[in-house]
Amino acid sequence: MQYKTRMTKQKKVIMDLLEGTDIHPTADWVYEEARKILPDISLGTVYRNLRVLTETGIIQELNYGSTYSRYDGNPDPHYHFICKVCGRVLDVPIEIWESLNEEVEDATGWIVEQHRLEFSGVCTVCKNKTMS
Amino acid sequence: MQYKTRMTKQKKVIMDLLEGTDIHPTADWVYEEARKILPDISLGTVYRNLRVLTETGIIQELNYGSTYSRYDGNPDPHYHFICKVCGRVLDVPIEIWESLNEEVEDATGWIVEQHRLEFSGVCTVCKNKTMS
DNA sequence: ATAGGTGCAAATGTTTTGCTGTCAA
DNA sequence: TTGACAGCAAAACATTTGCACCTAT
Repeated sequence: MQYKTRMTKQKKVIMDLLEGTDIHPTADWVYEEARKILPDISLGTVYRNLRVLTETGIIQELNYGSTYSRYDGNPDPHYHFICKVCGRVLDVPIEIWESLNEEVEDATGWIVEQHRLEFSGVCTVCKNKTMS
Repeated sequence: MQYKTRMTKQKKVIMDLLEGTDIHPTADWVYEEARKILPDISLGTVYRNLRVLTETGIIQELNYGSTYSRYDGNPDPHYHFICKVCGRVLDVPIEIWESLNEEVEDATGWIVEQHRLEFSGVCTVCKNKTMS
């Protein structure tokens, strides 16, 4: 991203979709939803914009533990939880551990710029289904 | 994995390779190294064994932040650091945060079974190269 | 003896890219 | 006006799988 980006209608739709959902969607979900608004949008365009938006820091890409990425309209650091039953990705309502990077720096001598923390288990919905 | 597994020479070689390295190799690295010992081994066999060994809990698969997996001969929980300059994956010499899953359970009501923590930045080698 | 494993090659699923035409700034 | 971006389709890439043969138990 060393040049200016344009606000195309395709990019706008993708940004709006991501801002309006909390399901941490896949590229394909974004594509299918975007097609409802712009029927001629291509999957390549969706991927290109997701990448540009990620590089610009407007969204973030999540890619732990599966063969495909998910995208999060919230670029602020926060932790995620994956339900191993339904596959849903949820935000974890705990604070960021601010001092952690520094602690690892002190222990190792590396430059530690960020950390990612991801939980897995069973979400409330699936937990209740299992019990009934 | 509901049936018994056999110890084939292919699986033995793959296990030995993973036990003998700390570079958290990719499937392709394992394949290339295994071919030096068993020239006719196939990439499919490497993938099949890596999967079986992962499911059996003998090794672990690492798949954060890239388009391909790495494999770790050490199945015990520990944290990793990825150098964004050289791509190396290193073990982080800090203790596992034992109570963390429980804290998230208390905050959310979910069943939290595990967590993964991954750091990124610049390793010592690359840090020194940058300075010179 | 037999069922799990192998090698090979084709298939799969996700993401990227080359090309030509289009449109936002 | 012009160069960043679109659509389309082909390619790239990591990984999985079907099949016929092989081999550990």
